[in-house]
Amino acid sequence: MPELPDVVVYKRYFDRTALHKRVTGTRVFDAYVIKDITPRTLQRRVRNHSFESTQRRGKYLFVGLDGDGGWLGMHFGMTGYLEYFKKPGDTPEHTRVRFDLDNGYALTYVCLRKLGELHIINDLESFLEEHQLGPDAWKVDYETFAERIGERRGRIKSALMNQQALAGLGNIYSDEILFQAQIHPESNVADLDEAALRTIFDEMKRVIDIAVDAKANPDAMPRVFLLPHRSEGAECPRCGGTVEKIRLSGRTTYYCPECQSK
DNA sequence: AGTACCACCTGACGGC
DNA sequence: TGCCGTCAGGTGGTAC
Repeated sequence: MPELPDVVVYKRYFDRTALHKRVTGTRVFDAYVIKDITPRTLQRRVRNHSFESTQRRGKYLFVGLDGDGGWLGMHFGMTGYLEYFKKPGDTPEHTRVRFDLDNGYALTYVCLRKLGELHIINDLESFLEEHQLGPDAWKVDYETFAERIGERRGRIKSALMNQQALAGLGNIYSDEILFQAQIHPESNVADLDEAALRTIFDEMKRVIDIAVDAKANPDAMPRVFLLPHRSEGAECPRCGGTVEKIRLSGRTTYYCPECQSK
């Protein structure tokens, strides 16, 4: 699930649970998700540090460690999330890393498919540079958006999903934004006029606002959203027509051929 | 530069 | 019941 709105929800969850707690120890259940470091290094870098601050960029959550501790970077892949619970208690299934905290609670990084990653980051700026992460889709202003997206070649959905161009949008929210903007996902960016680009920008902001308010839960979203109707042959919530499924740059794409023109 | 395709990983689901 | 192919909202590398 983790696209931008989900990570906003995770950040808020983190902020009201583990933030300002001190880590007394870490336990790595599966080192696959920590990639560049060993469990030992993770322990050394995090233990006795407090989680001092958080910030988000696109689908990444960064947790500042106190002192000169640097950052703990979290990416959630397709199936990652956080869970905070009082110990002793059952560590959730598919927990990959657990942070034990000085208040008797623990924060776990859970990730079924292990496509997410945890990083220890010394310099956040260099990390962002390395990954060439674009500006955050929720915070970006129109001028920057028009520059980053409007001047690309290729198709609009691919552009929106490109994390270097703009950080935070994934498969389903790109579909949702284009559905709300009534623009065909295969449209060439070059063929979109200023008004269309502006509409996409406005809908992007509106969709993210609404998704965040709904805590990224599809069942809590407005009935006119495409999100709960992501299946072939489903009824379009706007015109009652039929939702179609196509493949676009390797991802399953849903749209309404009636509502969304090229 | 953009795109298609593959890989990574695990589990759920439908068809036989 | 069991096996198998397919699919899933992530990214990154390859070859064209």
